[in-house]
Amino acid sequence: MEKLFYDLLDKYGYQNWWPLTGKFDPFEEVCIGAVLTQNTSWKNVEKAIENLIKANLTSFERILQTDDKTLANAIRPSGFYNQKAKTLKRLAKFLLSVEKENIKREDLLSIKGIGKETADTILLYGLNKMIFVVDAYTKRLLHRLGFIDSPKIEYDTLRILIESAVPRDINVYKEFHALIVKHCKEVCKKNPDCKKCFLSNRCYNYTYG
DNA sequence: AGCCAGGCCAAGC
DNA sequence: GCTTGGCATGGC
Repeated sequence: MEKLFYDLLDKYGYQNWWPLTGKFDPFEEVCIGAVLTQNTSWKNVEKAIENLIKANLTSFERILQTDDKTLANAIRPSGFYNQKAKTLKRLAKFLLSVEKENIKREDLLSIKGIGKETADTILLYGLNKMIFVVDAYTKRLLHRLGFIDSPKIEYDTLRILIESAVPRDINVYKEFHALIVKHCKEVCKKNPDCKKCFLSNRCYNYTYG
């Protein structure tokens, strides 16, 4: 697992996540992006974020001042916009009510619309907590490479497995997740481009042609 | 023109 | 407990 991280790093270089526009407070932008990207391509999230900027909705405070319909309309390109608008408001309300150093994973998970991946994204990229972010890409890649038996592995089981298998370094956690996303978006897609994959010689999933 | 995307929740077995 | 359906747009 550690070797996989270094191989991906050699191949793609540092990703320097989380992607930010600079038009928001960095912590708030991580939180907003984390919600908007739920089961949604980052391209669509970028459109939604541009709309938020145009609509002057670039802070939790402004988001809370805005009615659900206006907010939902702005984030429309990210899909599931009615749910996400409500989730953003619930999240913004909570986060404005606590000090950052007191934010706990269980608090985030108690917010409707915030699940494990979104909570962990906020903790890792927003708050520099030592928590690895598992996503569908992670399960797919590690399954294909034979690190796990099934892509249906339980979220926290895989998270803990990875956390204990790579160096306990915040930047390793951040980069490893970002590199997995990079590799899976470009190569290890649902229909994988095994021909152009530098890992195919050690991949259980390798499909010829 | 389908299929897919950096999930999550509630309901059904 | 595990599976399924709903939520929705836009890119490739």
